[in-house]
Amino acid sequence: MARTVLERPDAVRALAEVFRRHGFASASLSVIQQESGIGRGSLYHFFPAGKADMARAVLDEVRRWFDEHVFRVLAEGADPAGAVSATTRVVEEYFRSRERVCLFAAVTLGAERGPFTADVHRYFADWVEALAGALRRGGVAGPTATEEALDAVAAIQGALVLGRALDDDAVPAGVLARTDRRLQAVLAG
Amino acid sequence: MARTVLERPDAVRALAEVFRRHGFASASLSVIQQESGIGRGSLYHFFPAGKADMARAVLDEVRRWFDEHVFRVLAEGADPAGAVSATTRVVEEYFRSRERVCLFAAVTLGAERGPFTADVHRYFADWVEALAGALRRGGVAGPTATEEALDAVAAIQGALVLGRALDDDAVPAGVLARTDRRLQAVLAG
DNA sequence: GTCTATAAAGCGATAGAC
DNA sequence: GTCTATCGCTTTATAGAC
Repeated sequence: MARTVLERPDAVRALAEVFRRHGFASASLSVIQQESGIGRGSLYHFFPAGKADMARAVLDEVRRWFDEHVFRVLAEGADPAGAVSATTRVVEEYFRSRERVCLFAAVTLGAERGPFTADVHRYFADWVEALAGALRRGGVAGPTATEEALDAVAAIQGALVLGRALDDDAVPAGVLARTDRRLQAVLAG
Repeated sequence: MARTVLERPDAVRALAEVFRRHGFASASLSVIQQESGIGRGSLYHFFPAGKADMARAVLDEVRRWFDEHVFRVLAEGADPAGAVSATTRVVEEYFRSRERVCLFAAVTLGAERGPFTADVHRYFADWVEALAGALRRGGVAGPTATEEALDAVAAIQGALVLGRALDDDAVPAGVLARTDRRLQAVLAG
């Protein structure tokens, strides 16, 4: 049997899936090895510091994705209303195809909090600020923009919780659609 | 030194605190023993099936609290608008004094999902239905009531995520205050 | 009902061959 | 770069004295 030679990005993607299914603490190395199909040797070759290293790599990857597909779009779009709609849609798609789990939210619970506190803070603060910025550029007053952005990001995160709890993709889809509608209404003044 | 003789409810309360701080998977028996101040012998005396038993007891206790202070109030209040405001306020207080952690939401992540799927589903479904019912009794149309209830519960859960991530109690307080305001507006027609 | 000691299993991490 | 065997430690759970 031809043995597979791996690239690190492939490993990170596989690890992300495992962590989303099991959470960080419950994903033991045996579980990671089995479900990712990556042997122990390769795992420690790519992530010399072990499990913490893997978690860090996965969170970095998620962060990069949001930078590119959400935060930057919100910050740069010439059309704020369009950017808000587009990012809401793409975020819904993202989480639907990823077990409805936000790993940055997951890491606010349990023992892994410590090492990642700053990253988690930055992720959510940047998200809220990017969205608030788009609203302001769309003519929304500063304080209102911040409140609406906080409410929208909270709605998205809460939608994921409800989607998992009720095991129903329609719930997050609905909450996100209404969140977009609400933001559009705010933008329309 | 006089040794302390424990009642089971005290143990459950102490365990809840530990689980909120560490999450279920990361709360090892040594951690539980140390932080709860309850010895291994007592722990296994009260919870013969071990850690799973402890988690179950804690979730049952949370469930009972919400039944009494939230679901029943929403279902019985002669004044729906007042019941909605009162429960929103009491929920904010509840989570503020409990590390901003909803253990039912925590259990939608990681390996503990399995044994509690049905309980988690029931908890959130009952919450949404109790709130939707109050809205309907306040004159809100059925489909709108359900949507608004879903959005409100999602907002609350998301607010907890943001509160932990940003380490700022003002965020959940603000989100919940605006959630109540919005529900009152819906009720006012 | 509480304590301590300990068993059995699983953990993360490492070594060394290939 | 990947594999397997293994180390040392921690885990959950139990036993038995008090």
